[in-house]
Amino acid sequence: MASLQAQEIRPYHHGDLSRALIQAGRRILEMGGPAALSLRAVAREAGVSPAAPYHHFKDKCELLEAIAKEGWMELTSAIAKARARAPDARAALTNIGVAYVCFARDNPALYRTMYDGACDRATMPDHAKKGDSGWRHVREALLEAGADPAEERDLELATIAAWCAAHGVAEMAGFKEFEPLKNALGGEEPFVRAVLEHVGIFAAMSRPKTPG
Amino acid sequence: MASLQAQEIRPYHHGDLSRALIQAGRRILEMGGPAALSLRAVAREAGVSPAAPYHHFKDKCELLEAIAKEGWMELTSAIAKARARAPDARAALTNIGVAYVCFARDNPALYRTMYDGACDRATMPDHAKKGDSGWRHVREALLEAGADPAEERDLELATIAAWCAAHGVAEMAGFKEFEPLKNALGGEEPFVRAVLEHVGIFAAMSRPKTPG
DNA sequence: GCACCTATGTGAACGGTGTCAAGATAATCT
DNA sequence: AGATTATCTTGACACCGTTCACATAGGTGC
Repeated sequence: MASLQAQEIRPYHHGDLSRALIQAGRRILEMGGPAALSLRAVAREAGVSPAAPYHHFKDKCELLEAIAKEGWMELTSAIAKARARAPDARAALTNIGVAYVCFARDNPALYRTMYDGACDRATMPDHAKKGDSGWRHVREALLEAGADPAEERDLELATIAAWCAAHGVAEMAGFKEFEPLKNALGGEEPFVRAVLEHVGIFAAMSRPKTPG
Repeated sequence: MASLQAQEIRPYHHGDLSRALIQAGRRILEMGGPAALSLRAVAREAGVSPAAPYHHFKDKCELLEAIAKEGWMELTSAIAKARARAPDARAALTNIGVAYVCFARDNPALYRTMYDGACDRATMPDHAKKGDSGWRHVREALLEAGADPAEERDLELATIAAWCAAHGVAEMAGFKEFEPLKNALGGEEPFVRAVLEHVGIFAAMSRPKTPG
């Protein structure tokens, strides 16, 4: 019944428990999904009593947010890398979308945790909009692909649209119904790419302006 | 501390407890969100002991699925109505999208419950694909809007894309960051319509075929 | 070195949860 | 009517989030 780590005799004070708790939480998330992520389980996994986390996080919710924050930062860096690797501006947007969906596929429980927090507060996390953020990468990719910088409203609408589409695909791409099509297209990534390109904003950037 | 209903002296046997439990569950969902939806709370709300639900649902999960099923049926009928009301085939698709997002906005907790179940099983619910389903409505709307019936693969990709986009918008349209834009566009529904139209598949049905 | 303060850990406890087994009660079938 | 079956209740179990009082360790001023 030993915990998976931290079995070396730990000193009474841990040293960096908040960090250890976040890592333990992510480990549990990967192994057992969001349902397995109880505060007590995290404490157990970190080799610490159930009350210890309360000296570092006021809430279970606050720990979840710390875990989610890590996820957002990693998602941002995946987006940045995908954009940097693109051969041209038009490809960048699709690359970002594919990277986004792949991140969600590779870290499903983490991704759910990230968005659950966002939905509960009805807010994008800070890291998605400010500074070096995924949001900004999408916006800039749209501009480089030919969006009119003078039409701020259209640009914001397009950014929202792209983000929403990627999120939708991210949450649904794993559904079993799509397996035949996935196989027909030669795997998961081509499938995701094809869906994203059908969504439109990723492929049809240069269509005539929307009326309005 | 009285329960909200069922205070008339109920006979020992309820009569139609499973139905009452589903209704109680929906009431709790509306008032307190998904977090408030415990099996015991549902039993309390229905005026029944905590173990009673187990004679009708093997699990908490099974009750949630029953609640979600109701949600899917109502969503389907909202989609059907929206499609029927559209002046022409092209408008039908956008109308469906708007109806979808509005349903999610008006029943946020129910919508979350519906999709949580789907995500856990990595499957669309039966009612979304078979028979008179939202899925089929989208597919038919795409065909009527000019999709090539011979290109089955493209049609399925487009259906997936439209559904994913609507889902993404549904989950994010309530975010606070978008309020300024919402106001600028004259309210929630115009905002949703604009985002959906920017997503592309809803407006750019007639663009040239995708390569591949 | 020593007393003290603060940060960080432990243990036990509270009410809440999902679930189950055993028993009570009512409807139904013969 | 008696027996069977479906339904509901009571009571228990382990787990959960959270809080409290207390124990321990690291650091600071003397």
